[in-house]
Amino acid sequence: MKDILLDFIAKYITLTEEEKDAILPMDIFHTVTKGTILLREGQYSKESYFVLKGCIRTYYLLDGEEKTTAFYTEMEALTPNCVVNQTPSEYFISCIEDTVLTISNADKEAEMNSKFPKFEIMCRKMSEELLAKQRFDFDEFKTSSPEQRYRNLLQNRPDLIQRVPQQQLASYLGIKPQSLSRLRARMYEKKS
Amino acid sequence: MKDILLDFIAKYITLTEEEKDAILPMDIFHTVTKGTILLREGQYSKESYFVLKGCIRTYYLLDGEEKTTAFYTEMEALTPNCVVNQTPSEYFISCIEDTVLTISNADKEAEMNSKFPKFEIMCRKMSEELLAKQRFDFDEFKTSSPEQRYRNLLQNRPDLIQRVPQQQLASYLGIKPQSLSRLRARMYEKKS
DNA sequence: TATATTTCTTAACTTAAGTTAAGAAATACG
DNA sequence: CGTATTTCTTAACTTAAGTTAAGAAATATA
Repeated sequence: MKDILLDFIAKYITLTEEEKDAILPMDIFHTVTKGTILLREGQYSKESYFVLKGCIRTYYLLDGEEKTTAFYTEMEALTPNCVVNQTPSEYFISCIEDTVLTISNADKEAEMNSKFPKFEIMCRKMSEELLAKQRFDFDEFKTSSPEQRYRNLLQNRPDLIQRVPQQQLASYLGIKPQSLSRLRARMYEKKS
Repeated sequence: MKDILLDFIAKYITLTEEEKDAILPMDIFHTVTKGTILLREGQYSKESYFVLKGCIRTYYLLDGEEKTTAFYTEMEALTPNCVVNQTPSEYFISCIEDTVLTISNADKEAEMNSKFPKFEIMCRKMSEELLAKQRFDFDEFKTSSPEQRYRNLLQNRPDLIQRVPQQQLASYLGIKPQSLSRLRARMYEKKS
C-alpha cells in the first residue's frame, strides 16, 4: 500500500532509501470505511488527503440536494479550499468506497520539508500541474454539452462510471440524474 | 504602473526597498495593443503573464468557432497550460483592450528566486490560492444554471459585462450568444 | 461622414434538459 | 431469505438552450 505513495512521489522527485524510510513511519496512513464523512460543511479543517486506494468525493448541500463536484481516486491529492483560505468548509468530503489514504497537515508538511527539501519542490510542481489540469478540465466542461461530457468521462475515466452512483455522476456532469438516464438511453439507441 | 505589481506582491510577502529595486529593472513590463495575440494554438511558449492594466482572454478554436474560457484583468496572473506541460498550446491568448502586463519565464523566475528566496514562497502561496479559487469557480459553474451564472457574474465581476463583447461572455458562461441575449431579455422583463 | 463590417437582438422552430411522478431494479439489513 | 429502502429508469409535460435566419445597432474604416 505504501508503495503507491512512493511510486507517486517518484514521478516528481527521486528519493534515497533514507528518505523513504523517513516518510513511512509518519503516521499519515489511514483506512476509512465506505460512507465515512471526512469533512463537513462549516468545519475548519487543516487536513489534506491523498488517496492510495478507493474513492472519495466532494459535494455541496444546496437546497437539501447533494451536488457532487469532484471525485478523487488512486494517486490523487486533495487540499480542501477551507485549508487554503482558512474559512469554514463549503462542502462535504465522503468516502464512496472503503478507502486507504494519507491525511496530512501543515505541521507534517513542515516536518517533511525539513527532513528533505526536495519535498517542497515536489509540492510546487504538483500544485502547478494540478492547476493546469484543473483549468483544462474546466475549459473542457464549458465548451461541451452534457452528452460530450459523458463521452469524455467514458473515454478518460471509465472506472468512475462503474464505481460511482449515477446520481453523483449526474451532478458531476452538471445535470439531473433523470437527464443522465435519458441521455444514456438516447446514446445507446442511436448506436444500434 | 509598476506600483500595481508591487502592491500585488505586498499581499503575499514584504519586500525591502532593495528587493523592490531589484524587480523593476528586470525588463518584464510590456504594453500590448487591443487585438494582439500573445499566444497561438500549437505554439510552445514558456511565457507567463501578469496583467497590470487591461484585459486578456484565453480561447479555443473549435470547428471554426472561438470558445472563450477565461478573462484576466488587473492583478491576475496566467501561466498557460503549455508552459507547465511542455506541450503545444491548445488555445489562444489575445488582448481585449490595450493592456500593460509583465511577461516572465522560468529563467527570470530563477533569477528572482536567487535574488530573494521569499519569491518562491510567494509563488507557492499564489499557486495554492489560485487552485482553490479555480476549484471553487468550477464547482459554482457545475451547480448553476446559465442564468445563475450570469447573475453571479453581475455580482462578482460586473466590470467584465461592460468591457467584454457579448459573444465572448456567452461562451464564458457556457452558452451561445443568442441564448445570452434571450436570457438577458427574459431577466429584465421579469423585473418590471 | 458615409458605407462596410461586425456584433447584437429578435423570432420561429428544434432539441434537450428540468420537473413531477410512478414503477422497476438494486442494495441494505433485520 | 425476504422485506424495506434506496437508486435507477421511464414517461409526460414544461422550460430553456441550440439552430437558422433576418434585421437592428454599433463599430470600424475608406
